[in-house]
Amino acid sequence: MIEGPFIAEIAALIGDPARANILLALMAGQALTAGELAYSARVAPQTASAHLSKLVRAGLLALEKQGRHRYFRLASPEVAGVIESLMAVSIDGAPRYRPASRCDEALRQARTCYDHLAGRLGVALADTLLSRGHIVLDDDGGQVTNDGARFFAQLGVNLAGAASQRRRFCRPCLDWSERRRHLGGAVGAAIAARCFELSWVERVRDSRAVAITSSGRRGLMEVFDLAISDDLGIRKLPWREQR
Amino acid sequence: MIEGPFIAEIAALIGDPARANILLALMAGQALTAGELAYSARVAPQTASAHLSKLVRAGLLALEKQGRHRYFRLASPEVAGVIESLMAVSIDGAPRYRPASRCDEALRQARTCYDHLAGRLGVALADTLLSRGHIVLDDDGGQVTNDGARFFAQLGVNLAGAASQRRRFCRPCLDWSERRRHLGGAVGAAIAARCFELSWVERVRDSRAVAITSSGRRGLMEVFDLAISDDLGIRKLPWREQR
DNA sequence: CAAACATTTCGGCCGCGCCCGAAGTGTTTG
DNA sequence: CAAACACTTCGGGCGCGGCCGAAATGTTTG
Repeated sequence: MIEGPFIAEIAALIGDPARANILLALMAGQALTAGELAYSARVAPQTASAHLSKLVRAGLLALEKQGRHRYFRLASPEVAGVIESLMAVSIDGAPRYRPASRCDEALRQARTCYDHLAGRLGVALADTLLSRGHIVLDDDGGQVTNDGARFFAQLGVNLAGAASQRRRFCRPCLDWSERRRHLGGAVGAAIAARCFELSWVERVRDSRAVAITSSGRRGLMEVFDLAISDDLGIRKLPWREQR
Repeated sequence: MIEGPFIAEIAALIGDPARANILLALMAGQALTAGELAYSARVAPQTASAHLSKLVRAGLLALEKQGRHRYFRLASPEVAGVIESLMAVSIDGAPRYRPASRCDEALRQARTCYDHLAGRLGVALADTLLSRGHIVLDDDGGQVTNDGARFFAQLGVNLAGAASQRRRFCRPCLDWSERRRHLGGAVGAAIAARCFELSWVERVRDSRAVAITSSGRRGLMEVFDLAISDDLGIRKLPWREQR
């Protein structure tokens, strides 16, 4: 058995709680400094430093030095894929006690999943796009329809840029909190990027959660028919005139 | 950070060499007994027993008792997906010394990847299907063409059964040894099943490798234009008459 | 150049968890 | 019913690896 030790090595790296927290923090898609990651992982800076050097050496993280800071990010989408698949099995695999917290609730509402939007917001966006026929999703992946391409162009989503990447273009991604699909892949990333650009959503410090701004509420209402209510629910409005 | 400990728990389970070997052995898709798994993992039966009970409790393995034997298999395709994504990063992530062995060579030639064929054989099959236009693969997944459906029907591959499963129908799967794509998903599994049914390939004991039988050589030659040579190479013959 | 800050290196403590020998439970065979 | 077999449970040895205090390295600021 030649491969066992190899995957065990990688899995063991992810298998430490502190390192798992570091990797999850980086699932937000941004590069973070060693100090920030130490804080996320709730360990002392020296401890985080040791973890980080292991993760870099193993090729899970990429390192960029900038002055007296050292920025870390996930080394590749493949690494994000491992974390994602681990989340999938750790959810349905073991139903267990988990106290609901405010932070938890914020993550459930809207968060980034590596580089695209997830949570109730991500699922609602995908639902709208599906029901309007802008995208089609099957078990194997998905496609943007011609209608959808026009819609995205009008919204300012850079589909051409997304298409030129080597990564998967359009991909359904299972949402651990909603247990429903949202939109991942290069298209999902492009949509998320455009939402940040428009300031519809903003990152929340020290978290993968994102906050929906007031202009975001307006925009999501107008463009996606989504009503974001104060009790953190998101629901789709009845079908209106095609715009 | 709520999810860290959960994924860490799963990853730590996979992160032990003995358990990783057990999981990889089960990637062959068959259920195996505790004893066989102890042998695969190169640990004493008591040790394997402890590992197995942990893996079952965590929901990674499913257990079926049968007389004085206890059969274990991967609990779900999601679990296989984790292992697969780990293989992907442990390959390109860390180029390292690995002595080439005979067993290694057999795996590179032809093996099962959970429930479909991989290795040079898997890649060659996918190549032929692609070049003939029986399937199309893009980054997001793939489709069986009408032509392909007819071809599979004639070969006796149970496409209807494959389509009715909830799992992904057609999926490109990165081959760690060839570093090229082969065919996974329900279609890949159906093809592999048919190859076993026809006795074109046979499982090799205590390994994920599969052996190509002499009737397999004839069949693969006639149906897929593949020439399997003694030095373990597989190459596609020049295009011939469509049959 | 000194002080503040970010990060790493060193050293030692401590505990978790892997491992196997021995013994126990349950099942099939003669 | 005893013997062989598959597997598990128990108990103790032992090493790896995470953790943090202290100190070193490197970088920016005044």
